[in-house]
Amino acid sequence: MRLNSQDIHTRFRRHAVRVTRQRAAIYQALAETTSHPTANELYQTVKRQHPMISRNTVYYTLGVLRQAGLVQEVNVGHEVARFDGNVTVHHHLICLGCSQIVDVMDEALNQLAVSDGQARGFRILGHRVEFHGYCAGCQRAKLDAPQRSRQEH
Amino acid sequence: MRLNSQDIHTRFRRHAVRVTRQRAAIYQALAETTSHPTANELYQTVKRQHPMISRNTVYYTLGVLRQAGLVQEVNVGHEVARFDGNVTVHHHLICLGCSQIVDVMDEALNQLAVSDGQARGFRILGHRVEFHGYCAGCQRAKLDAPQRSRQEH
DNA sequence: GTCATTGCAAAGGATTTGCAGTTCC
DNA sequence: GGAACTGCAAATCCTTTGCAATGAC
Repeated sequence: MRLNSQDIHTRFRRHAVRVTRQRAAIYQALAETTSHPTANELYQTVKRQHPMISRNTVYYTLGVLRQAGLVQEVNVGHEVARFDGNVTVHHHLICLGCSQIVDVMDEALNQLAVSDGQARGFRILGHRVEFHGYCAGCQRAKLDAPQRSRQEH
Repeated sequence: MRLNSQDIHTRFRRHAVRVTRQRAAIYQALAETTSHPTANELYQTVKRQHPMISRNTVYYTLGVLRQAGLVQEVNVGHEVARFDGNVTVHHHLICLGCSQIVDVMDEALNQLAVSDGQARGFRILGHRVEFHGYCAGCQRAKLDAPQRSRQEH
């Protein structure tokens, strides 16, 4: 989603986040994609507009935005952290072939609960569902080269 | 679950894993606990029996056991890798206070599926559900010291 | 005997920390 | 003006890699 700087300013203020050019650029980059980029990918993107920006600022900013609730962190296995500008409740499809992450918006999944018998006294605040499989492209690739072994974790 | 060395031997052979004392000790340590230890915790535990063992061996072995399907890796956010000797299909409760991980065995959760409309051509092989909340102990601790701010990720 | 496994040391990679200078409010 | 943010460099932590010696089958 394309945001103008006014939108960003308003959002940041509403979440009590100080506005700086670097932050706006990082948030903008995240809002414009659905690809769940890593901190480093965001750094590379933002560097085109702000050649002087440091990785540290990207990490620091992502931390600030996350705590403010403007950004979500998505973790797949132990790969590097990936970020999501979509902060509505949703879940993910993860491709075991190419590691792409696709958003799943499904009200039924949002309603999941643990049975009392299994809850062990926990007070549950939220949950997260990941589906693992192969995307259309990787299924085709597998048919073309079915002999290659694959490591799934 | 307590396993004798005969059990371990049999299991390893069935999964085509070479038997060594170190491997047996690592697997034993994992089978005996439900606490989802990290590689380093396993290293510390096993070192009591095998003072000469190296961290590398623990990592390498966990990789071998994982690929053989004898061990599962559980990832919570970006914390370090944690391992689970329970390889049946199940899900997890995660405490945001003390980071403990508790197994959830629930047939309904095992049956989840993505609606066709959301599947985007993926062929789904499995899924994983994490519930996030506070365990009984951490709920009490929060009542005792409610002023302390908490960072949740 | 052969090849996988082990242990040691060093490298790698993502993220965090310390700190001085700068910027936002 | 003061606190928060930025950029740079160095540190930290988990995990992987290279390699020679050892051990399983």
